[in-house]
Amino acid sequence: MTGDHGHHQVESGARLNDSHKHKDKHKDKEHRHKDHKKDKEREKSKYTNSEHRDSSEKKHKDREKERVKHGEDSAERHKEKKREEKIKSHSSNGKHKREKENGYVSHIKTEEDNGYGYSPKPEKPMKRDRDEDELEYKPKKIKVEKENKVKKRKQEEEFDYYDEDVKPKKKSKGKKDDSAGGGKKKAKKEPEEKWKWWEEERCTDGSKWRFLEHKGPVFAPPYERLPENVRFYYDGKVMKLSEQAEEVATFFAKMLDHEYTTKDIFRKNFFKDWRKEMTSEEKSKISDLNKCNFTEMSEYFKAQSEARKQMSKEEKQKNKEENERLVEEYGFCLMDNHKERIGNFRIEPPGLFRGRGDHPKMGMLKRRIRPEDIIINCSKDSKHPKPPPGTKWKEVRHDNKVTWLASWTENIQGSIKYIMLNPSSRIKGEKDWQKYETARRLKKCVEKIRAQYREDWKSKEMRIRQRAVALYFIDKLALRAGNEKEEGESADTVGCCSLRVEHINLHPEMDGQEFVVELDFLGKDSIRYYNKIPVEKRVFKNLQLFLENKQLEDDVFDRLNTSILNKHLQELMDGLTAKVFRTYNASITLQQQLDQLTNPEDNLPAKILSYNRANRAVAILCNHQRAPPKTFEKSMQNLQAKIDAKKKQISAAKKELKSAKADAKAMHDEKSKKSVETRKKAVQRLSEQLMKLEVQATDREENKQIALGTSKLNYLDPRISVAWCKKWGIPIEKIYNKTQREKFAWAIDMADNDYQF
DNA sequence: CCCGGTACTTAGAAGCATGCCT
DNA sequence: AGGCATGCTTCTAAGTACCGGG
Repeated sequence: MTGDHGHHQVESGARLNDSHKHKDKHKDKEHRHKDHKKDKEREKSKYTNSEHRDSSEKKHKDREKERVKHGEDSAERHKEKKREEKIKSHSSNGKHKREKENGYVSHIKTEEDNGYGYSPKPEKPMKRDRDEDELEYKPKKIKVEKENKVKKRKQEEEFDYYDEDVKPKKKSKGKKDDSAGGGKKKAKKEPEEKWKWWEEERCTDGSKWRFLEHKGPVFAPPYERLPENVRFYYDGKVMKLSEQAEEVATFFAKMLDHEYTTKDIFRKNFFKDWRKEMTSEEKSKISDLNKCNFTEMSEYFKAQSEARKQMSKEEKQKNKEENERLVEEYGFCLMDNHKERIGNFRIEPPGLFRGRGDHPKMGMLKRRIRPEDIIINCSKDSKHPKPPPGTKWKEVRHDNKVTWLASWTENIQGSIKYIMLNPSSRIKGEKDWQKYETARRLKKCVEKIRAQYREDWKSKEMRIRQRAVALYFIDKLALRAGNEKEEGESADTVGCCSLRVEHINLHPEMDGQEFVVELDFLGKDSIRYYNKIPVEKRVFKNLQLFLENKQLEDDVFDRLNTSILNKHLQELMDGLTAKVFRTYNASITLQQQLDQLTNPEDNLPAKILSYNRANRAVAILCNHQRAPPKTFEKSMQNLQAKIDAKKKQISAAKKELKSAKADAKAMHDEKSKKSVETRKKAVQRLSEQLMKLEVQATDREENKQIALGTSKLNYLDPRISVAWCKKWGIPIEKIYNKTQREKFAWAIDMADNDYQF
């Protein structure tokens, strides 16, 4: 995005000439005008473009509308300015938190470009998983699990389920969680075997449950005032704050070490909201955040957390037990006869909003949620949760078409937050399973769909070409769909359908490759996506066409949005949406990479390295990044030191071996022969240890800024991993930790070693 | 269609516990 | 025994998708 000065200047010019309100309109008009010219030109060529013009007119009208709605021209101008700045500085000054220039991205993504990126292997006749067809998308039949039985049992258990049913609380977590060996003793550990919901019929009438009972959410503890000796200073003088103002001040004080608090927007938003909490006296006194001194508070909290760490074992144990009691009481619900773990039964405490990236609302006060804000969802015939004494719920409803137990509306974005079940629950697991089944159905028709969109690149209709090129990106690059977002409500991020001209650069030739598309934009969570992709000529030409006569801030796909795209996809395959491509491509990549990278001769650590590499290929495809751990360099050095030490040991051991051999040769006696053998073994053992360390170092280095967790948890069909483990005799614990094994229990139980995605 | 509203998945970072090393 | 690196858990923001009503 560097060096498009032409556009930039035009834009500035427009602003200068048109200093007030109508600036944008003006620009849009001009733009449309250009479009029109362009249309004429194009008519000469084989495209039909009237549609294009209409639609771009429409989109622009919408922008106008929005501007009118927002009223504030100044706000708009501010935004324009922001964009300009961004354009200027894009890629050149630390705008992006994390630049990722590791050759990885382009390497993996561009290798062997047959137009798809993933040379699909010739599929051998797929062995069908036994469940494959059981889980068709939206089956129409209504099946209900043994209903009467359910009802009966429910009545019986209604009031004592907390002590019975599945899941003991004991979970004495027998030291280091069974990590190594597969089979360990099961003393009285597993008396009630786990419920295998995946062996039961699914209810398909659209209801999510038949019975639901829970105790409601846990509220944030009330605010406790600071001790007298912890003071706040304004303009150098001690000032006693009212309880409300003090609470909000502590939120800020707790974040003082964070760079957030140095940001202008953060400070501005915070101060504005803080003032709302002040008494009128305070308000009149405290007018400048820069004169506020929170250091005593900050020190106090630091000391507190230090003290918490220093607590004695017994105290810690007490806290832990206290917490477990809370989990036991509020952390579970009863859903259709089964005790299920709740994911987040604690209400989010008040605090300062921390958005990600350049968030316009960072620093705003997230208000405290009270029972009066909470909507409870449960069965009519269940024991309803009680609100805390002296309070009321906002509402109690009985909607079994949804899965949540409680909800409230958050005050920053006005969005709804939910309390829902844990990933190990039936309701989440079924959905997850279904997601992978949909992706597997895509596998069966993906070639057809690819052929189709390639054909569509030639369409005479602009909207179809745009749709086809966008779909190509989504398929080949695993981009997200890119819903529209409301401007100014959140950080400026995009996905495929919302890509703007400023995010894309076309290079007819680059680094010896033809038709290179350079993508550079901030995606979800403001994570930068940067990639140079050689594409087919036709795609390239289409992109040139889409960009023609547009401004930097215009949409690349001005005739497309996610709903149009998904409607189209729905016609190609039942249940197909843009995000299915991500799941599909992630899972198929894992499977292919595992096939390719696993060397049967390898030992366990090497096989696991191969797994991690396969996982990494997926994470790179999906652009799952992380901030390099703060301790990364150091930990790398430590590891290197270990390796060096090991090498020394080995050379020493080798020397000993040599001299032992010499002895043996000279002496010819049994004892010296034995000594040679022991020494040989020692060398061997050390070499193995060295290899293990080296493998570890490689793995860690390659993982520096790649996050494997997200793909593992959300994109990779767990059955692929389970099958791989079974095939190579790898303990599943090496791949999935306890939480993950709980989430993927269904897959671990059902996948055989020959499972094919 | 568009738009606001809703439900649910996906995401990285912060916070925390554990276990290893010295 | 204490300090700290590590991996796991928790937290909650930020996406996708879809619906229903004008």
